Order: sequence, then C-alpha cells, then structure tokens
Amino acid sequence: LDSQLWHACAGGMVQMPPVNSKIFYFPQGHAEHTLSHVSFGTLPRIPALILCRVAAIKFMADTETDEVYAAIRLIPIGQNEFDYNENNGVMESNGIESVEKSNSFAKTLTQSDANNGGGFSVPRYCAETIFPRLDYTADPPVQTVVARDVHGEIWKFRHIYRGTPRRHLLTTGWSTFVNQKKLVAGDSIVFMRTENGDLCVGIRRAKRGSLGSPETPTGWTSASGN
Amino acid sequence: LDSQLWHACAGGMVQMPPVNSKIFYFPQGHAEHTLSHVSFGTLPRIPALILCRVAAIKFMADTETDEVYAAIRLIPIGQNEFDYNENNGVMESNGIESVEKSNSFAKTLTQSDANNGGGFSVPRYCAETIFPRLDYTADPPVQTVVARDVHGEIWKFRHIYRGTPRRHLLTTGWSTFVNQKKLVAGDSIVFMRTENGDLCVGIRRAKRGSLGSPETPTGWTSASGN
DNA sequence: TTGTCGGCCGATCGCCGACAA
DNA sequence: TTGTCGGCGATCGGCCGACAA
Repeated sequence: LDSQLWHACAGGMVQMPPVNSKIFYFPQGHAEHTLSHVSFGTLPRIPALILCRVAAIKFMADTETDEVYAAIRLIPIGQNEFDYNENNGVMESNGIESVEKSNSFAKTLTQSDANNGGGFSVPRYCAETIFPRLDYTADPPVQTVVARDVHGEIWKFRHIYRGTPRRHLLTTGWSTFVNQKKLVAGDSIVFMRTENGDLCVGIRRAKRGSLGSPETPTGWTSASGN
Repeated sequence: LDSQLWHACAGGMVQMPPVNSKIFYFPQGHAEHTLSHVSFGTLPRIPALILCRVAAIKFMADTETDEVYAAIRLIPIGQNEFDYNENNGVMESNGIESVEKSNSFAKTLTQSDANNGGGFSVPRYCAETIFPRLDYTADPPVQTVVARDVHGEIWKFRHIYRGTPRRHLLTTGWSTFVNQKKLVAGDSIVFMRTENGDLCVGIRRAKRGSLGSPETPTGWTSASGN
C-alpha cells in the first residue's frame, strides 16, 4: 500500500516514526487499544514503557473495511536503565517525520451523500485541485473520474458540473461505491492525487457506537486513560 | 435441529445408525470425503476399518449454506480381532432405522423458479398434502404460507392458485428467499410439515463443479472409490 | 458554496395468463 | 400438470434544478 495514500487515509493526526528511530513502547496503551480484554495479571511485572528501535513498518489496509493500520516491528534496546534527561536519540515530537505535503482532500459524508437517493456533492476545492481538470466549455461540463482504492481496485465516477447555482457532483458510479464500501453518513471519503497524476480514493470510517463506551478494564492501575 | 427436518433435507439416501449401535468406521473413506488433502503417509499403519460404538449423534446445519451434516461420536471397541462371520451386533443394512415416514416434499428448482423473474411453481402434490389447506371458494384462492428453516428463521410466502389452467404458485416472498439463500436452478427446496402441523423449509444444494472432478489422492492404495 | 428536497423519467421487479411440452 | 414466455403495472433508483442555510 502506497505510504502517501495510507497517510491521507489515516489523517494528519497520525504520525509514524522513521525506521531505525528510537521510540518508547507502551504495553498498557497497546493493550487498551485492542478492543478485546487483555489481562497482565498473571504475567511477571512488565515495565510501563520499553525503549525500542523501529526495525520495520508495513503500511496495511483491512481487506474488508479498507481501514488502514500499520505493522511496526520493534526491537527492545537498553536493557532497563537509561537517563531520561540525556537525549540519547529517543524520538522527540519535533523529530517526527512530518506528513508529506501531498495533494489530498477529505470530506465527511452528509446524509444526502450517503442516501441511496443518488450522488455526492464535491466541494469546489476538491474538484479543482484534486480531480482532473474539467472542460468548462462543454455544456454541461462532464467527465469520468477514475480512482484506485487501497487494494488497487478501480472505481469510476461520473463527474458533472451543473445546477443553479453551479456545483460539482459525482453521479453515476457513486451509489455503487457507497454500497460496496458500506458507507454511511458520518464516514469520510479521501481523494488524493499522486505525483504522477493518478487519482486515489480511500475511506475513513466514523467511530461506531461501541467505541468510546465504558472502557474495558485492563487489570492495570492506570492514572490516565488512553 | 429437528431430526425430521434434518432427514428431509438430507434425503432418503442418507441413513443414520441409532445411538449405541455398532458400526465400522472407515478412516480412508472419511478422509476422501473431506475436500482437503489428507495424507496418512507418515502415520503408523491404520486399519482399513475400525469397529466402533455410536456414542452420540448431533444433527447440524451449516450456518451459512443451510447444508445439513452430522457430528457422530464414535468409541472404538474390540481391540482388533473379531469374527466377521459371527454377527456380534454389528449393524446390518436391514437393521438401520428406516427414515421416518414424515410428510415432506422436495423439488429441484427450474430455471423459471430460480429466475428473479418471480415465483415458484408448486407441484400439486406438495400444495395439497404439505401446505395448509387452501380455501378454494375464494377468487382467487390465496393464503400466506409461513415456514421455519433449519435455523428457526421464519419465512412467509404468498401462495396463490390461479392461471389457466389452474396451478399453485408462490409469489411474494419467494424471490427474497431465493436471494437470501443464494439458490440457483438445480438446487432443491424441501417442504415438510411436522406432526403438530407446523411447516418447515429446507434446501439441498446441487453438486457444484469442483466436486466430482479429479479425485484428490489420499496416499492409500484404494481398491474401490468412495 | 453546498445540504436537502420534490419532481420525474427510465429500469427493474415481479405478478399475470397464454401456450405448449 | 407445470415449465417458459411476453406483457405490463408498480416500485425504486438515481439524475435533475429549486431553494435556502
């Protein structure tokens, strides 16, 4: 999976450390992010944070939901003691590789976008900076937009500029996409154009109800939440 | 799963030994019926047939395909030697519990039945002996037939007697059933009425292409096939 | 600029009897 | 008796501009 598209789908809040950088691994935090219950109760005492080296990162996308995630291989270093004050190469936030300034745009689907009643309202900025240039001399201006998703699958959308006042819309092809991807209002869609001009499409699902509900206890005495 | 409905779906060719009866278990035959390759090569020599007692039988149906199967618990008896001539209680074919004479009917779906174009032609025998009695004084005679499938799920069909010449048909509700169960022409449908008058519906899928194709070798030197 | 609505047109679904095997 | 077909009416999907936030 292309790292640019991965970052576009993950969003700007998600930053990944470079390979070979040093990071702290938080076993408790990791456990809390799994929805299943993980108990450390019977295991020998585990340190709250473990200094590691990032050995490899694989950018992945769930086969069914298209949701992106990363497989990060960590190798523990420095057996247990080290000086917190001395900066011995541990990642600082300002050291994190900034998200590449790629040409991408995300929109949260409105009720009208997700309704099977038809199409998708394309924000002007997205249509003008991400989509292929439209021939406005035609009446109406219309083209077929082709985009590749995280699996490499091709999707085609009819892109038209019409209505009074004029606005950009995706019509034919859109409802098929919504149904196949099982999108609902509140989910987001991401359009991105790569350096060589190809268009990509990704999705970002809204947090569902079960998440954010009562936390599953981990068996740890935790001061702060996530 | 009700044993009557199970037998109706399995068909008359399938006979099950009673619990506590003695049977021969054929490891090779069992292996050949699994579609995956099973190799006995590295294992110690396994006898071709093993005398067993039937400890329990569970009548099951696949959650997705509705196809019926049985889980049979076998306990080996008589360490290895016994007299083939002396009938020491081993099942004979005439000893197999005969299929209960239940009120069931099976029909293989025609192209017209499976087409999304509409309904299902109910053979007269099925409509008159399995379905609830229809009020022929109405014009047209019509009723709603309610049937329970192997999972206990309820299905409703509009049963009408119409056309020239008159025939029994299932209309409304039928295409939903076909789509949900993913039925195609060649699959069979089974209707059965229980002793207390309830109606049940099961399906029997046609052999798909992959089955019956070149056999998967088992590593045994087998004289006869299945 | 863009979210929602009602109108409307065409495609599909599915119920029907006619016919023939 | 029942499988297949063409007809046709109802429903639904989906494209449209109007309008207002």
